[in-house]
Amino acid sequence: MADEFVAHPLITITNVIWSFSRSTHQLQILLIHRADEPFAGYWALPETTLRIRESADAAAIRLIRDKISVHVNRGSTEQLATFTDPARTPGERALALTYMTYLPTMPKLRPGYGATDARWFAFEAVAGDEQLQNGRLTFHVNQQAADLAFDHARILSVAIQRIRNKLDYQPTILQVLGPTFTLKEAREVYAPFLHTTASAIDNSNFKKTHQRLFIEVGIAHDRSRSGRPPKLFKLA
Amino acid sequence: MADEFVAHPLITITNVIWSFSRSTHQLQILLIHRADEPFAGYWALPETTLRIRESADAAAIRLIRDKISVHVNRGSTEQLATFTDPARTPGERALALTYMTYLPTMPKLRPGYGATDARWFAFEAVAGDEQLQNGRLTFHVNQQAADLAFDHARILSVAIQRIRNKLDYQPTILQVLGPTFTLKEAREVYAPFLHTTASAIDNSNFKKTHQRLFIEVGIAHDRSRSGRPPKLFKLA
DNA sequence: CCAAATAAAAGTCTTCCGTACTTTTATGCA
DNA sequence: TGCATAAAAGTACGGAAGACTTTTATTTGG
Repeated sequence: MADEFVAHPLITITNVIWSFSRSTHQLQILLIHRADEPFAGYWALPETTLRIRESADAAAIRLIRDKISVHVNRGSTEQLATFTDPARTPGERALALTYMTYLPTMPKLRPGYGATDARWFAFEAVAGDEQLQNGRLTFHVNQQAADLAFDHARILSVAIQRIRNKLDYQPTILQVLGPTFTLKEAREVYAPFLHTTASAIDNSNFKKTHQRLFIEVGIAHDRSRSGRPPKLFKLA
Repeated sequence: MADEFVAHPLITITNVIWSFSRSTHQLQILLIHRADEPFAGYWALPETTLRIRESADAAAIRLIRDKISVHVNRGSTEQLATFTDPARTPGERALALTYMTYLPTMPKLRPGYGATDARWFAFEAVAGDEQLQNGRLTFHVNQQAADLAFDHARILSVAIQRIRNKLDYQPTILQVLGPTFTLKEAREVYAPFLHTTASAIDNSNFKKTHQRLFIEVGIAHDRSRSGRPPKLFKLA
């Protein structure tokens, strides 16, 4: 095979970064408003470029450190899939090695290199995932419908499916809740993937079906709300 | 970021190719005996190199066409994972984009370019998967213990886990049985992943728990063995 | 200080599913 | 014809999932 036919493409690391707002009780996704071509002015998943002598996992972690100044450990990042369509980028060919990251906090964002804006979007607001199925997602920014850059709507769709599939045996998405969480909070994370609301999921049954995945670690004392204080759990 | 730090690695397409022997009733894996360095003389998963203007999926299919002269459709090939450790190859850096392919027949093999031998190995003989867990697999060729090239033991381990996870909701591995199959044959495919034998899986219960995945298409008439003729199923 | 409101845990009951086991059916072969 | 074989079909039990009810622990307000 002649060497000139061999691809040596650019390797893009694309990270679907999840978080959770304890004020709005909603799952969040991080999107970047692109400054540069291609897709300047579009919202996109945060990306970086793989460096020599760097594993893709390390690059995904570096991406988070550079863009939002948060250091995450390896357990919070997992590989999603690799997208290789030669037509997925307009200019130089680039493979997208995609990852998912679960942040236990929701840090303030400052747009980094190559971005005019960086924002947390409520997952439920972004994703009517019937739209995501066909790879095109229109979501709303300031009442304006918008598309995602590149094939990022498709990537997001794969991400959502992956999380949904793992909900019943490896709910890594719950890492967005930090080291401990209540069952209510867990249901708030589960709900959008099940096309329902947290209050529509029976707490008692939820505990019975999922407690093998959790370890009880105490009771939440600090809350100034009425009602019986909830128990705290961590991931098993 | 200075351009000289950006990786433009070689893209290796590695394919875990599964098949099924209707004479020995055993699941099979295709391995290549490498002719060239690195890892000359080692057994390895079949590989090729991604070409320009070619998707990785297409490359995985081309690999099968070139190495064993079998044309497979897209549905029989699925992405597994991407391996990016800079130390996974001794010379030039290469990312491994791995795929799985399920062949409905078990074609005769002729070693192709870069191979001194190509063989089907019975999966049960190859994989004591406790060994696979740690990424090192020693299997036996003519009573000789052998290692796999590169990180291929690790790749095989991930492949096995993936198949096992999907056994109860998307048993794509059953494609090795061709368009139609009996429940006995399905159990023969399932058995090694469940650390048991086909006869130890109760046929009646297997049908009840898995029939939502199958569609009944008729009865096998042509067999010259005693006993009630089995029904034929296809994947739903 | 006590009752109402609230929120979550804990418990109940029914249905359904997985599993071990048994029976029936359909074939080949002596 | 009947015996062996192999698979389908059926039975019965235990336990999990889900709808619903009761209890417990807290805040709020009179």
